[in-house]
This record gives sequence, C-alpha cells and structure tokens, in this order.
Amino acid sequence: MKTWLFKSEPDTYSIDDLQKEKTCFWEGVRNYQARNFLRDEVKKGDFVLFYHSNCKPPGIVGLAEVIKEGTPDPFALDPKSDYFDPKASEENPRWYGVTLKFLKKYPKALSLEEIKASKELEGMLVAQKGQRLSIQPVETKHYKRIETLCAV
DNA sequence: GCCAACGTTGGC
DNA sequence: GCCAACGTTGGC
Repeated sequence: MKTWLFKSEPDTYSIDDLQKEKTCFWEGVRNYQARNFLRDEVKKGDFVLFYHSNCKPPGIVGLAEVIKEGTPDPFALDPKSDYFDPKASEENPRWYGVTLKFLKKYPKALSLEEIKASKELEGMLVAQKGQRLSIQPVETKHYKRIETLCAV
C-alpha cells in the first residue's frame, strides 16, 4: 500500500470537482516519469493526496483512493482534445491514467508553506525546489503526519 | 505577470 | 549523442 501526491490546478480540476463527481479518470499526464508511475506503480487501494498547485495558497486539500489501475489515456487519441498526442496510438498508447474515488476534503488544508515549515515533513518531494513532477510518491510517515495535521 | 528550473525537440 | 532553442510548470 503506497501513498501518492497528485497535483492539479484548481482552476482546471479541484478537490471540489472530485467531490461532486465522486470518481474521476486522471487524464492528461504528459510526462514520462509521471506516466511510469501511473502505468506501473500506482495500485488499486493506494491513497492519493490531492494537491492544488498554481493557486493561493498551494497545498494539500484532500484525499482520494485509487479504484482502477493504469489504463491508456483516451484523450491522447482524440484530435479534439487538448491532451491529443499524434504519436500515441491504440497499439502504443504512450500515456496512461488511473481512476480515483473521492474520500475526503480535509477540514484543514495543509499549505506548501506549512509543509516546508514542518520538521516531520522534511524531505517531501513537493517542497523541494524546482520539483515539477505531477505524480509523486509520498512516504508513509509523511502521510500519517499529514492526516494528523489536517484532521482538525 | 515574472522567471527559474525543468523537460522535450530537433538539427547537426 | 550533444546541446541550443523552445515550451511548460508552478511558486512568488
């Protein structure tokens, strides 16, 4: 059982959108390192910390669960989609996504500033400079601490 | 809106 | 395979 951190710009897709829809297919990841995680390592039952980026304040706002492991991203094959990739095909899908289920929105969001200030959360990838990866593994001890910090 | 830090592309 | 040019991410 692993924990992940997924980044999303709330203007594009927020935790509130996920709460409304209950489940969603996490499409549009177009980075190979993140793709590899989605295709090979994100497993059913894993937890996903939902992170809002490019907003004020950026931070962790909720929790989701993986209910379906990596499947090809159909948006890569759709010429009308913003996520269309001419190099992707049915035989060689190139890009993958997973399906998430909404679990909760944290009573208290945890801002990036707070993450950086926390001794216990030291080493989290998201707090590191220049870290742009949109799918990141999270250590269990960090996840547990976050659950505590966000509970109230 | 700025821009530093990355990632990708493509000529050579 | 190198690397300059370009595009994107995301905090500030």
